[in-house]
Amino acid sequence: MGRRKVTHQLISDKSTRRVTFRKRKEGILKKINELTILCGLRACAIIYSDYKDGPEVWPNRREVRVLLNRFSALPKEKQTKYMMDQKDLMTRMIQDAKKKLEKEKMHSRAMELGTIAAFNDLHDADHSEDLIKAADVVEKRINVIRERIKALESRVD
Amino acid sequence: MGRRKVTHQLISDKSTRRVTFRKRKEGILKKINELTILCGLRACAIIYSDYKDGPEVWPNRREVRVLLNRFSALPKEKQTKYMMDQKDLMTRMIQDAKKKLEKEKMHSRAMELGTIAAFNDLHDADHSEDLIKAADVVEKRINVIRERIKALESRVD
DNA sequence: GCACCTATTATTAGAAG
DNA sequence: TCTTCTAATAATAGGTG
Repeated sequence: MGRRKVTHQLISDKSTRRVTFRKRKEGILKKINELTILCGLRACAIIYSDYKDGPEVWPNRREVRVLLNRFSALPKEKQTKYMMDQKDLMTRMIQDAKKKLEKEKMHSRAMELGTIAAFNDLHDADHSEDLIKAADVVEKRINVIRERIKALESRVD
Repeated sequence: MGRRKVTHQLISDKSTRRVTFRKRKEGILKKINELTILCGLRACAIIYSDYKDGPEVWPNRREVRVLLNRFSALPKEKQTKYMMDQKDLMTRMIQDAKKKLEKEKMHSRAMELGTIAAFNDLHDADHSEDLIKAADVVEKRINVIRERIKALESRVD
């Protein structure tokens, strides 16, 4: 949401990465803060980075301790019951990407172009890493397809 | 960032609040996920709400446990050293609001209108609750001022 | 209550000082 | 490296089915 779209992988340039960290960390904390106010609930966040020699916690140590103690005190089943796993999130993001693709009526045309092979076999990718890679592939595919369709549409025949 | 600006206070309508919770929670988790990927670091989040009978954690129980254990194992000074306190965040947000106001050249005119009295004495508000209220006041003031200026400018004399 | 839509606001990537 | 600016993308409030 800046000057250009950002690909979801480690930012290679060190100083760019540091700047992005500071900006986005602030954005996230602001959003968590808003969530707690708008919805009247409790939340905390812990962020480890190489930029500090200790974790950054939000909103403050007391709140973090209270919520962590409550978490530790819960029976195991409840701790695992409402887990928003990274895998779930990635799966959902991939589904969203697929849906978007379909909505824009690119799916059938893209199929004709033979660019969608990578969509198959996603069910078998069970590890987060694979899903991240898959999501990246999906994003790249979408861009490729967008360009091809644009090219096709510019030909007036 | 939706159809209208949202005021930063508890959403009174229960079902609206629930919907907002779902939407924003998802947005925050997505952003935390991106931060970890873009910047190559570790993070976790714990959210308590009335909508579930246990906390929702991200990205998964194992990661939460690892980070919490690391946190607990740290000496106390390191735990408190890099705290992004809610007070800090609110203070910053208030400063931003002030700056924005100044940038739009509303400050001097607003002063003339006598609407900025609430800006004083913020230094003395030391508790988070007070700061939240103060921020809210700032926002409201800005809106009031906007409207008054608009009204002034529409008068062609 | 959820899934989808889109007008609108909010966040932020990159540039500049 | 931090702040400020702003073009551009991303999140989301309210609406509909």
